[in-house]
Amino acid sequence: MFFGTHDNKVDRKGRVSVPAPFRAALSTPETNAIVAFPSFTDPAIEAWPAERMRRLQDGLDDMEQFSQEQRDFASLIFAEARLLNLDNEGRIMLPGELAQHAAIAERALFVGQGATFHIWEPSRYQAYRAAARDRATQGGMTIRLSPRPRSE
Amino acid sequence: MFFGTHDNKVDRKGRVSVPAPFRAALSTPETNAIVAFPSFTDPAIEAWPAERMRRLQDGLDDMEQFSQEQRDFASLIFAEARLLNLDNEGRIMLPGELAQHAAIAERALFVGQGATFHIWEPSRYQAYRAAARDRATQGGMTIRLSPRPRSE
DNA sequence: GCATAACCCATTGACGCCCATGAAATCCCA
DNA sequence: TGGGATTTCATGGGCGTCAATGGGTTATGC
Repeated sequence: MFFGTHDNKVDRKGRVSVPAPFRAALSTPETNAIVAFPSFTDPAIEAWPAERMRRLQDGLDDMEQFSQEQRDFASLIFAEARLLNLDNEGRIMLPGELAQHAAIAERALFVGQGATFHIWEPSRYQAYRAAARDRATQGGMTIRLSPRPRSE
Repeated sequence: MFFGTHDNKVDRKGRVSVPAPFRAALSTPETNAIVAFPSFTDPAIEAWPAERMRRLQDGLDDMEQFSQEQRDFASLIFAEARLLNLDNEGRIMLPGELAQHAAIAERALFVGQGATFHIWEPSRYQAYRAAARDRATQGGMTIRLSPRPRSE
């Protein structure tokens, strides 16, 4: 799982280290890549393990092929997505469109989201975090756990 | 899987490079070809791995034989489809009818759709993309992941 | 024999691979 | 428990390889 935040530097070649704990959380050590796409809701980059993306594609396969809904999904997610390979040092290159969407230049903030993570420009994330905190204290935020597995 | 978009040049002989990541995603490295047919919903070219085309054919077999729908599908897809061979450099030639249908002349935009990809004239794709994005924000688009594998 | 398309080779620019460095965290042992 | 030794990380940068493109030349088909 992806926990916590990590503020890493973008070098002059456009590379950033994926935090070591995040690398460990990427399912298979063989699949040295993540899938990244612009967030629909925020100026941030969504990052998914490739395996999770495959589940999304299976969901698409179950829809009616050539339907408007199916095509819109494919266009908005897969067309915008990029496969980012990690180099031997565990770094990725941020493609221009993604970096622009998130306004990332000097630094990149990796924000754990449990099963996925986000990449933000640090100061923008501070603003987002403050707003989220306000909403939570105002609204009395709650959540349900999913049913526990039968065997521990 | 086919991810992202790649804007490649059509040379004066009518050849275009299939993006390297797409070539890698074509199931077997031996089958150096893709199946292409005009989209019946958009001014674009549908490109399918040959193996997946077989599944579409099976889907056609499951429809009512001789029904209008079944015959239309067969005519619109299989009759229009072309097998495009890749040359040693990974390029294809776009047949005249397909290029015309998509209004492709100078540049070809390869658009990943997960299990397949599309080929667009770049500026036309921009318009389509904007429209799809509107529909998504209007409609509050959501999708479900397919059930997770048993382990985890 | 002509036109088309397949094959081959060349160029260049970006990206991936490799090695190096320093700082920080961890380990280990007295 | 303290402090030195070792490992892990984040970061920098050089260099080779591969991908995209261009163009010439040979096979193929009508």
